[in-house]
Amino acid sequence: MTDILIVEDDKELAELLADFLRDEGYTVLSTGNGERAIQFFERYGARLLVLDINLPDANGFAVCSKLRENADTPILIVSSRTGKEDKLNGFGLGADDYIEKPYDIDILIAKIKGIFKRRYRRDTLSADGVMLNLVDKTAVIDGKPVELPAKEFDLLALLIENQGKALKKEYLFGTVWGSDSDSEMQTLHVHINRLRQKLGDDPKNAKRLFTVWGVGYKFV
Amino acid sequence: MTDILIVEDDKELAELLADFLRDEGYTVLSTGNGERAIQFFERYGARLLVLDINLPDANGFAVCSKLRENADTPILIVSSRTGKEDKLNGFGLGADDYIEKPYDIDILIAKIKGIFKRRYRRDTLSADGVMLNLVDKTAVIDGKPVELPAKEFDLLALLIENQGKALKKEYLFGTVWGSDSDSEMQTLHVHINRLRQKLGDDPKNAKRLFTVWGVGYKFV
DNA sequence: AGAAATTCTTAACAAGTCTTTAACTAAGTG
DNA sequence: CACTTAGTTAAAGACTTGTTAAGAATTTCT
Repeated sequence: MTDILIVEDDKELAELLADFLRDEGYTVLSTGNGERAIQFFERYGARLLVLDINLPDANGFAVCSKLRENADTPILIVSSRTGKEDKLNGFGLGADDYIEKPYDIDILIAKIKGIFKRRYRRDTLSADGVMLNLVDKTAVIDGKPVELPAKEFDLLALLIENQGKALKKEYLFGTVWGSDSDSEMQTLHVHINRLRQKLGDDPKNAKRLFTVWGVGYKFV
Repeated sequence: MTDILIVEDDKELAELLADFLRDEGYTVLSTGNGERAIQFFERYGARLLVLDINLPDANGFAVCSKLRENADTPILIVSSRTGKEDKLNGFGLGADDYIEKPYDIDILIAKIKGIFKRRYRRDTLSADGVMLNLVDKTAVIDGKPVELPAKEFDLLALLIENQGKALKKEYLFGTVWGSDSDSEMQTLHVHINRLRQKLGDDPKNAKRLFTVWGVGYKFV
């Protein structure tokens, strides 16, 4: 499914916005035609719409209303019509926001990112066969669900979050345990050891959780 | 739980907005103090926040950030600081909107109504054989009507509302009971225990109400 | 208002899980 | 080869969660 569908008359503006959004990693499609937008949406769907009100072939409000019949996809109305009535109309039809033209593209992108984050939350970290769901605190390793105790989960999450980067033992311990007493480095070793067992990883011949001698550990 | 919590320095403005919102049928509380807002929220919860940035005792951004730690309650930032940096900061912290002062109260209310409609339009919660009617507070479990006392009902409703998400014990207790004293965690355990009996769930082999060790509970 | 029933809280204990300690072994470094 | 750093294992013990029961508190009913 496409992430974002831009329905915008002004081709230049549409492409500019599309480029910015693609830079953020979204898949984007755009059309300047209301009828086609509805057709496209009904056939392929989209996760969010940026909808201009002044379209050549149709009124944006009608498009908004039509889309809302079946889906509660977030809709951001973008318009040069800045009257209060128009705004109230937009919100009444279920638009998530009504943005006046001209708009600041950074702010529009921040809003879109926020909506995606709240709505399609992907609070999950994954790397090389390991997948951590930070929301329900479950882990899947090589396709199998694995029980990870809190400290082990946090430790692995921290390593995967910074994957490829060697993390100092002091940093790991400080972040996960909230302290940095030297004597307690044993504890870290023990936890690393248990993680490796669950990852099926061998320190001499590591596949994922590497020892960085004199520094700490890294996950690749 | 209160519908809307207004965190606003300007008492007159806060009361005006509160009155309008009450006319729409919402329950509203307001405070001009950031610290108290956090306390209140953690204790009693709220379904939506209207948050001013310029507070006498704290920075609104900090309040926003703090609130976002545990809950994804919608937050509307309202501010006379109209700089782009401030806006981006606000969205970055997870605000749902950033509204410039002075604002049109009708539009603000339209936005709030939209959020409530999209977010809390349900008057019934259901999941995996469990159905809660939030209006008349009745429950049906696996096709059979079950009597649930108030606290048990609220607790289950909160869990199902966030189904799939591991909720911290403190959050559960704070939201349902309105306090977070540590000693009272027993109470939560007892209620969970009773819920499980009614759900026919066994903690060692849970089907629906899971223990998330070191965190709390989750409903799947 | 008083009695009865229900619900909530507290406490005490049991059971379970995770964390840490410690003692030992192995491996890298100069 | 001494020295430091890392890995392994097992067991103690700290902490978290589960269970039960009894007494408060609240609500409902008469």
